[in-house]
Amino acid sequence: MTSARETKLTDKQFALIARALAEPRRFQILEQIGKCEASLPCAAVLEKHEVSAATLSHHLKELETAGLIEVTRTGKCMSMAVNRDILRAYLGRLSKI
Amino acid sequence: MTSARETKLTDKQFALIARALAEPRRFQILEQIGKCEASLPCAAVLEKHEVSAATLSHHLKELETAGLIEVTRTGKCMSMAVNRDILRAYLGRLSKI
DNA sequence: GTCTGACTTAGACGTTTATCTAATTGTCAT
DNA sequence: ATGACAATTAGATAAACGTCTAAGTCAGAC
Repeated sequence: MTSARETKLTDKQFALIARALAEPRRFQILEQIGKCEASLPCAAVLEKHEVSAATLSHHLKELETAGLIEVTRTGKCMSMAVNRDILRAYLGRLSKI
Repeated sequence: MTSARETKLTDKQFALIARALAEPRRFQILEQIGKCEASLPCAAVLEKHEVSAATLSHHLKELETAGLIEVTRTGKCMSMAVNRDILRAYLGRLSKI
């Protein structure tokens, strides 16, 4: 939708996002996904980070559960893109402090 | 200073802030401190959160280490205020994703 | 079908974290 | 100094977390 209306986060969602961002490696992964305009394939992330596929899978799931990325699967491969609505909502809540 | 110039965060500082915000109770404490225009005394925080003084002390130190709050001590008591420069810097970095 | 390649799940291991109680430090008032 | 109060530190404990290896699933190519 990318609606103009600001997405509203529950406390639970907010906590999930905060936790997801709190792990440096996970944050780097998110940054990398964000740098790619289109969707980024998983293998490209693996190349950049010295981490096992299992660990990467774990981090991606955390990011997805938090709503920070959206995952699309085409055949064997997956691609990710940052969900900027959610990120904006997180920033919005933080900036109210 | 509350300079107009945006405060720059190192990766380490950024990680500290992210971690500090990731704990729901700690975030609530920060919100409470932020709501008070002036500085908030410690006892006022204790009243609002069902947590031991030791735990509160621990959380406040985390927030202070992250730079999110500034602590002033007058006699027995301490007061805290949100450091909005740091918060702004954190938001700034996040919004670049 | 069988193989290969991309991801996931399960289980284990060590580290970090939030929390507590108890003891300590430090400051003010008497 | 003695007592009362505010906050910190120390030490313990249980839960959560990041990471790995090994095994599993599942889609496409042959």
